Amino acid sequence: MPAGRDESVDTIQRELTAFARRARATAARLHPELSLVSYTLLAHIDAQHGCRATDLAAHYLLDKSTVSRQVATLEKLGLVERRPDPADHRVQVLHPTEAGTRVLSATHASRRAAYQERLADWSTEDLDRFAAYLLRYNGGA
Amino acid sequence: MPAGRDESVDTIQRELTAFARRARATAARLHPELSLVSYTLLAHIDAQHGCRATDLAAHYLLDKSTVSRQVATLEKLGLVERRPDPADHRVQVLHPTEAGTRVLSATHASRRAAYQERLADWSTEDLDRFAAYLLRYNGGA
DNA sequence: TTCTTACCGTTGTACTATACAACCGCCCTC
DNA sequence: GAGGGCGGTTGTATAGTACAACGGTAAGAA
Repeated sequence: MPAGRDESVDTIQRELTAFARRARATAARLHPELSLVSYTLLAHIDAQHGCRATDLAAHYLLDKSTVSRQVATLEKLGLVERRPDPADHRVQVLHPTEAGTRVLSATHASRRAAYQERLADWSTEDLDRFAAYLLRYNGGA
Repeated sequence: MPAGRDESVDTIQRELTAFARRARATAARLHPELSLVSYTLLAHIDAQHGCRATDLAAHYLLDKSTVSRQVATLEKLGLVERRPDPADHRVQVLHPTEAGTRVLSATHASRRAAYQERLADWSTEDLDRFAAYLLRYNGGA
């Protein structure tokens, strides 16, 4: 039963939004030790093998002051460290500490387990296509 | 190029999370007059043709106190009204006011336009499948 | 070279969203 | 009619965020 184009777009809009509204609470339940915000920032720093605060702000559409404070918190928790950029003294390159890497991988594991379970009865083909659609939607491809 | 099962699950997890982290800012840019929070609550009230605060809390995994304050704000803005439930005097049934309906449809229109544009080059079949996957993921079907 | 403009990050301030706990009042069952 | 459960509000505390003003560095123009 294929739906009309407009109907599909509305569904996409509605379901993505509903997901977004629940994400914070879901994350809090999944891994109380690392908030959704901290998790995403730390994960991005890790995935990029070091990045600048400005990059985080651009990626997540956040104000630089917000990122500055978040990074300060992560540093206070001992999860990231700042390294001066010898090529540009304005810049601090952020890297996960050893503890940061550890916490991140634990968090990632619990998230992954939750997603695995939730998607347990999906076929491999459906998972593959769903992932591709999300990538396409987010403009990552 | 089909990806492995684990890889797909990781992609889904990552992309959904990235979307969620940007949703607030996107909404603020799209319709500054109605925050993402107010929009989702009002939309749910409207879609259900009236609902209780408890239903909103359950749907969005929010504390009832949070919903209580949000509803109070919406009421102060003249966007929702509370109607006593004759069958149960504990309950207040929430309904959009005429102004609420107006604001909601304006907001919905700008969101819809943004999504339409973003999804403009998707085939109807892809939209239909993506919508179906999201519904399935969110457990709505 | 100096001047100007742009960029990176921090800090002051304010506001919104949220949770948890304690409470009030109504409902229902025994 | 007493006790436990549910719907909702209020007190309190905290996190996340934005905007604006600032200090310091970089890079190109005059």
